Amino acid sequence: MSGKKIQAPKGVSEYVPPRSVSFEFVRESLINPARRAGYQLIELPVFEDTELFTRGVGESTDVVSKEMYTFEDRGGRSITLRPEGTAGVMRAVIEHGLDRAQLPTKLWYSGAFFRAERPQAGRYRQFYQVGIEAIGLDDPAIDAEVIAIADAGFKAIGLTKYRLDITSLGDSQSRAAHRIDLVKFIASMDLDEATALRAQINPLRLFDDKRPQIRSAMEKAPLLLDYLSQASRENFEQVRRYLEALGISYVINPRMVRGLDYYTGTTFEFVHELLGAQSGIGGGGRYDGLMSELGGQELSGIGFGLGVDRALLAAESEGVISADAFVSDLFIIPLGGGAKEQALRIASSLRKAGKVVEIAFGDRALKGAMKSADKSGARYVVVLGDEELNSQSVELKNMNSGVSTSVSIDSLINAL
RNA sequence: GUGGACGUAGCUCAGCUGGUAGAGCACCCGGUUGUGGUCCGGGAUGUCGCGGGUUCGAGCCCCGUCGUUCACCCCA
Repeated sequence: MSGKKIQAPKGVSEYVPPRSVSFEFVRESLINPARRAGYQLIELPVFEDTELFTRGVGESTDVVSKEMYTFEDRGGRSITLRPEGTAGVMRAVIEHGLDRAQLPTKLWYSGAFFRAERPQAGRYRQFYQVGIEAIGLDDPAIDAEVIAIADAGFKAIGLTKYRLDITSLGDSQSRAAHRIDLVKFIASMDLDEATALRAQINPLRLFDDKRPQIRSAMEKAPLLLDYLSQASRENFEQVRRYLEALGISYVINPRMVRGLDYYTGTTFEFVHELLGAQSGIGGGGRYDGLMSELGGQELSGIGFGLGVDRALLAAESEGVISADAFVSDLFIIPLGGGAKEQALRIASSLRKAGKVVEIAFGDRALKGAMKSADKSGARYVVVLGDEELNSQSVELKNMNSGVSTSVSIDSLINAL
């Protein structure tokens, strides 16, 4: 070997066996509820025109102002690795006219996202999300359904130690009225420069500050929830009633702050108890202005993004992931060249029937091959030698009990 | 971007007040002729993250760098 080892770029999450099995399980668990609710796959590029995010997500957000992977391509275009999913989905919906079909348009996606942050437990520069978007329908029932779909995903993984925070950001008039009072309130506080600047960009951020002085000072701050218009309040109450009807418990958190500018109305966040500083395992909400901001119709939508990496971490910390290694149905050990040919044939026909079959290649000693069969977690093992080739019948060994039964090669499929 | 901790075989780690490396697990071979999981015997493996410095001599000290990790910030 010559040359230095090349390592993965800083802060990326990657999954190798056996943990990749758990990762796949978590991701599928999060996707399935969406499929069952009639959401359809949308597969999008991981890079987009930079302007999509500056315009869609909002220039004042940290995500856009300092966490984007932006570069110029060979044609001099400014390209950005997607930091979140919703903006891209909206772009594609508009571009392909998906909003001209029967509404709501219901889509799910899954894939990698990128944020140039300092890595930390549960925070990576490349991470995975599963998300859905329901576009073009204003009905509190769909808000509740979207939340229920996310909740069903977490439950399917087996998570129990998490809570659901919800709030409503109301309509634009509600927010404007609240903002005036909140800014007034903050002006009376004694803030350091950095915090004052943050407050200036988005005064709501101070609700999220972790420092005790700020926390206690903010206790008396005016809450957006108290400024909701009649319509917004009724809408939010309706969402809550639906959630209760679904048996989904939640906590109203009027201090919840979301990082993306486009949220309006119902917003929510799933927070896990055992995760440490990066405890949000998923979140989302309604966005009214996003479509038109991106040049589409005046349609609102609601969606969520769930963190696959964090959900996996949560599952591991709860101990609900049975770290089941890969398990195959049958392990074939061929002895000799003729047996290999036959093993290949048997394996491929069993695989066609949906069985997971492995073959011990490489002319290892039988004992060694048996060991690898054992390690692979195979349920059954078959040794294929001259005797078996002549008689067309094999000893099917059950690796659990150690018992072997004689079966003809043709009827192997029935015996598995 | 800011701050703390850490970086020794594939993995988890030990290595005393500086004298050029070890354990467990895993892996490979064997314990006679075609059957694993236990047991026994044997074996391979590291430029001690990288670069520089101090020293007669550094895995142990100093500086830098890269990476990991935890927290802030932010968020999935």
